Amino acid sequence: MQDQTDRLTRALRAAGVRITRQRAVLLDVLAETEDHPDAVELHRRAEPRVPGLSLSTVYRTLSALEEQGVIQRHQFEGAPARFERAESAHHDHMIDVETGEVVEFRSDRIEELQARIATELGYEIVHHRMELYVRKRRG
Amino acid sequence: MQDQTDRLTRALRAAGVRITRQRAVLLDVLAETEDHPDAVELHRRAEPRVPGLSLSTVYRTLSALEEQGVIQRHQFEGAPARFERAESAHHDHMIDVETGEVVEFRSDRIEELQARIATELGYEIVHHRMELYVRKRRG
DNA sequence: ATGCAGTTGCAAGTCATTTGCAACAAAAAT
DNA sequence: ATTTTTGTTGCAAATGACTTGCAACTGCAT
Ligand SMILES: [Mn+2]
Ligand SMILES: [Mn+2]
Ligand SMILES: [Zn+2]
Ligand SMILES: [Zn+2]
Repeated sequence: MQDQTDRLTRALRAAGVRITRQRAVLLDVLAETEDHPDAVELHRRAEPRVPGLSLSTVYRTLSALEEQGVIQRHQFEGAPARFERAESAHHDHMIDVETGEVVEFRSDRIEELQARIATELGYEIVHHRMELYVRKRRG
Repeated sequence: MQDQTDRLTRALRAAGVRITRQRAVLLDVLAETEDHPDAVELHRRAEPRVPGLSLSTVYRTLSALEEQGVIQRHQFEGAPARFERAESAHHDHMIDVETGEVVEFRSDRIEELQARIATELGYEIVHHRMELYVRKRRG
């Protein structure tokens, strides 16, 4: 885990991205993250460890990390962007419309069908997004 | 086509939505629409027929019509919302990342799989969105 | 240790969309 | 047809989520 982080910071530095105190902390926070927090939530989690950390720095860091492929940004309906590490394999999301909770899932079958559809229409997929807005089935 | 419009305005009036000159024109513009225009584009198309039409009225009308289920709003990546009539059957979209052009498609197979996935995880789908960001295959 | 290019906090700006408000106009009621 | 009621309009100002200019700072390669 320490070397994971080390490799990452090394790669970032190599790309001309400086690992400042605020970025190191944000990377730590993201590493500990199990959910899909937004910028304000990440700031809330990081600020105690870098007093004075500004929200613009959080936004700027998130953009830099996204650009480096370290994290992914998700723009769900009617909510600020939410983030997660990019290390895990591709998956799509279900959003509980009542709680905002995010559940991940993956369907190779669907991914296949998407690719086929695009191909048949003369396109290639650059990226896609598929979100299921759901509610808990009661009964 | 005249009675189509008539039935619609009747239904809207019944719901307490007044058919003002600006709304009548916007409904006409939407009826003629073959693409997925945004609010500014709709304003551009409608204003000549209602000189002085304000953009806020366009936004307010679009919200009202969406609420009444007359139109659908799509929030594609990094762009203002785009609209289309809601009369047609459900379909999803491919967005050409180079031109912004929107292509519609539908896969019953995918819809089925989505429903199954949600069910298996204990949820029911309220609505979903699936967008393929593509580029023309050259070759 | 040093220099410079990348980074920070803060204030101000941007963009798409929403909202308060007083004048106005559909549709209802008379 | 006129009045009354209540939804709607244009305009200006506000909102929310970010983004950006700038001068004071650091990382960090040398
Ligand atoms: Mn995820
Ligand atoms: Mn469509
Ligand atoms: Zn997917
Ligand atoms: Zn669909």
